[in-house]
Amino acid sequence: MSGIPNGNRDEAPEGRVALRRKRTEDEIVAAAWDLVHEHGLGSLSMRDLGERVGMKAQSLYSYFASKNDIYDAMFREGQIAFAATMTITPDDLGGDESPQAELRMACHRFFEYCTSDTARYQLMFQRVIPDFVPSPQTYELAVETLGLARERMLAAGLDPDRDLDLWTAILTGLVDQQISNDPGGTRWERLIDDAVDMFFAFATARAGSRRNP
Amino acid sequence: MSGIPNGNRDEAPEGRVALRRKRTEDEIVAAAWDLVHEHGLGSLSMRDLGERVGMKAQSLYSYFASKNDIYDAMFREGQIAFAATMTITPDDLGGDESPQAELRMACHRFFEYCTSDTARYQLMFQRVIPDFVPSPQTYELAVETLGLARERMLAAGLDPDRDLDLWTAILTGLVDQQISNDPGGTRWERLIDDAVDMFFAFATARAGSRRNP
DNA sequence: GTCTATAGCTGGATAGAC
DNA sequence: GTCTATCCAGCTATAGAC
Repeated sequence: MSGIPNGNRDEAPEGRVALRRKRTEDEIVAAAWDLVHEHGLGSLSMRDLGERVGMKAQSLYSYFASKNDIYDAMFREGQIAFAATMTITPDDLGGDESPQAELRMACHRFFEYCTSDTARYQLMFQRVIPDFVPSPQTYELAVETLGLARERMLAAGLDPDRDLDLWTAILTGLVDQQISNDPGGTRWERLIDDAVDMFFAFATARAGSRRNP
Repeated sequence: MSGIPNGNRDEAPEGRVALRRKRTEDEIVAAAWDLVHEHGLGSLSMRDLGERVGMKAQSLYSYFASKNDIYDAMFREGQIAFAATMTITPDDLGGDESPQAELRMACHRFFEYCTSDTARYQLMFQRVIPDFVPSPQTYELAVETLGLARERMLAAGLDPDRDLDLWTAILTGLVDQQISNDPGGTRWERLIDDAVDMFFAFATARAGSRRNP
């Protein structure tokens, strides 16, 4: 179906070819990340990318049907890394497993994930590429990760339906200001713990007043 | 110096020519706003712009030396509107002139300013245009407007050096989430009052504990 | 000041030989 | 699967006639 030439040998020739193909695809995507880190997300071009992996730009179309498909592969990688980043185990917390400590760690993790790679941040959360829409499968993964935040909030005794949006606003606000107004610095990073305390105090007070009106 | 042809009449010929020129410049900038609203900030082109005002793209260079100069004029207009938006008089507050009420109004104003025109928001706060740097004069105006927020915070009995960055993070976080995840909706707009209460409670508690440690 | 003509550059993508 | 050759489209900006 994909037009890959297939030999006549029995020893899983398709497997070998597919493996080789997969390696090249990964190499292309890795090179794409390099380029967007160097020149910005929007400046990625097929010509540059081809040159970086040692082929002509036109040859890339043997691996990806379009430039957007490359963005999609990058988006997918970013989504997987994001899920891994936001998965917090009891081990990670080292002793203090209070809901507040977990929220704090989640906030630090999110902040680090976003600010450590602003090109990735733009691709995944800011929709900077016109006409790029992530494929349904990758989107599904994103929804799954948001579910982690919901569970965490429930475990903290808070009401996700009421507080989750406020929480995400605080997270993205810290990240956004850091990237826009103090790139490479720590001016907003230093406020993370304060922000978590602020949010937690407000949300628990609200949950408490609902229980004892 | 600018090569404008100058007649020999005494009745302020330069004034009339300059006025006409200014009108055309304003018309061009207004058309630029229209196009940006229709097709997005990054999609503004000199061709489209020329067509919209009824001239060839090349003729625009008689009025603006470059495309960036047009962006700069737009940025300047946005900055002036922003200053006007964020200036709150006692009249605006209608009765409740408490610091908290003023913060709340400031937040609503900021939110409305940003979400009502996302192209303008991108131009002014997100630096989406590569190689565009606003001219020093317009930047000066921006600093001035931030001063308003400082004063407001002082008047509220809070410490700007400590709380202003947290405040701006909350504002931009609400805006960012609204634009990215519920464009045209009110999902985060509805959280403004909660967010202000949250911030105010936290900041005043901190100010209080410093006074009575 | 406005036009035509054009330079000069970037980009994505396809056709077909090998 | 990779190449050459090519198409087609978009863009900013300049030169020079009128």
